[in-house]
Amino acid sequence: MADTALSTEQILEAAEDVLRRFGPAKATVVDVARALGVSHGTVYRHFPSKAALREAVTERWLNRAHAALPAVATGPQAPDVRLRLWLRTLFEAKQHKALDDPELFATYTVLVEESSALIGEHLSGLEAQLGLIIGEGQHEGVFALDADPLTLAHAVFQATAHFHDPVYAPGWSDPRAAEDLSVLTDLLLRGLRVGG
Amino acid sequence: MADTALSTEQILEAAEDVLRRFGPAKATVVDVARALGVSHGTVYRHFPSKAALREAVTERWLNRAHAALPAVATGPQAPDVRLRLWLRTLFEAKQHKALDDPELFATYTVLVEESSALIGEHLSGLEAQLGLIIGEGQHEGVFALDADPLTLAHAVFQATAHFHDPVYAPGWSDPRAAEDLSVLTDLLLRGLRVGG
DNA sequence: GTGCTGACAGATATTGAAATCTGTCAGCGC
DNA sequence: GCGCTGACAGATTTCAATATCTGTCAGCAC
Repeated sequence: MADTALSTEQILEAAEDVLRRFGPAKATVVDVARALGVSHGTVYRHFPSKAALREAVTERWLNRAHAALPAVATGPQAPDVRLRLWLRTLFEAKQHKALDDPELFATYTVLVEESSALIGEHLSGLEAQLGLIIGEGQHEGVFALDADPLTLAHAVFQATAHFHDPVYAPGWSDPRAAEDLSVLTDLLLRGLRVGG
Repeated sequence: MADTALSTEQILEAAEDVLRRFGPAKATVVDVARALGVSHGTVYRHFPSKAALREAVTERWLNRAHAALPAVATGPQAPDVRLRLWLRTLFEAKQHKALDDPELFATYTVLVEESSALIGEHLSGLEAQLGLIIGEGQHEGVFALDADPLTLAHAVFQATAHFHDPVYAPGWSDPRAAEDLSVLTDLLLRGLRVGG
């Protein structure tokens, strides 16, 4: 869709605002149009459906939420240190989002669950970052070579679900969570390293 | 409650039946009483509340569902082999329940989520079994001694959430699930073993 | 022409009245 | 006495009427 007097970006901004204020169950396209001072028909000239609009808002949010991770994945530290840092960064980002504004976090959790295609892509992206770190670790001889990096990345990502899957968000306020992640990371890193 | 003309066991049987037929949302105490040919007041002489009745049904079901595990935990195999077998047995038990009768599985998933106290106890029990295996492994010198068995058991149980937490049941029909568990188990066992 | 409007049909959500359910208990029948 | 019943109050659920929303499109305004 080409840019027009009313930009796509403006609509996304308004939609995010409406979602924040009314929640995922109550937010309507009419609300978004009202917030922009246009008729709801106009919104449909920029997005083919309500679902597409919500998905676009979700994608923007996911990208912003995990903006810091790629830099960690390609950072200067040794791969094992970097892997630990990456997992901790991911956890802390989620934890802060969940604890700072639980209602908004719940809203976005609902949105994310709506678009499973988006989830798939996003998780693949995260696993790819893990795969990058693990691949480098293998190349440098820090990690064992008994499986390919993406398979191991998938296993590590699954294993740490408790610390990034929103399903477990209620547990993230428990002070033991950070320590649990540390213990689990120790275990996984010992499993990845050559010689143990 | 002492046994009476109408036994507690009979009520549990009837309640389970009603839940199976009507689902967790529609099943009522009146339905259970009707199935037994008594008034609903009678059910309340055996259980203090609907919640207590449902919880009792759930507990019975959980115990039956995981009846095979303690035998595996105390089996004759070497601890590392046993740990792998235990995790696979747990996964396959859940997988079969979820795939054989998805509707019934959904019903019990709802019931389990209702009684968080029960979940807690049950998970502790499972982690204790894992702890037993890991503790023996440490004693036999197969597993490293850098953390106490229950802490490691907790980490292993968390790490394998994808293969026992009902939240992930939709993924259990994917043929890759079994292999994913195998890869993850390899990784965890390498992390546990001395010398790698 | 280009972008927006607003009326429309069908789908979805809200509402409030009626029905059902939960939990209690006085009293019946064995 | 002992176990069960069934009527009751308050809470919850159901259902159907009503209102709102989604998505389309012919036409207006610039």
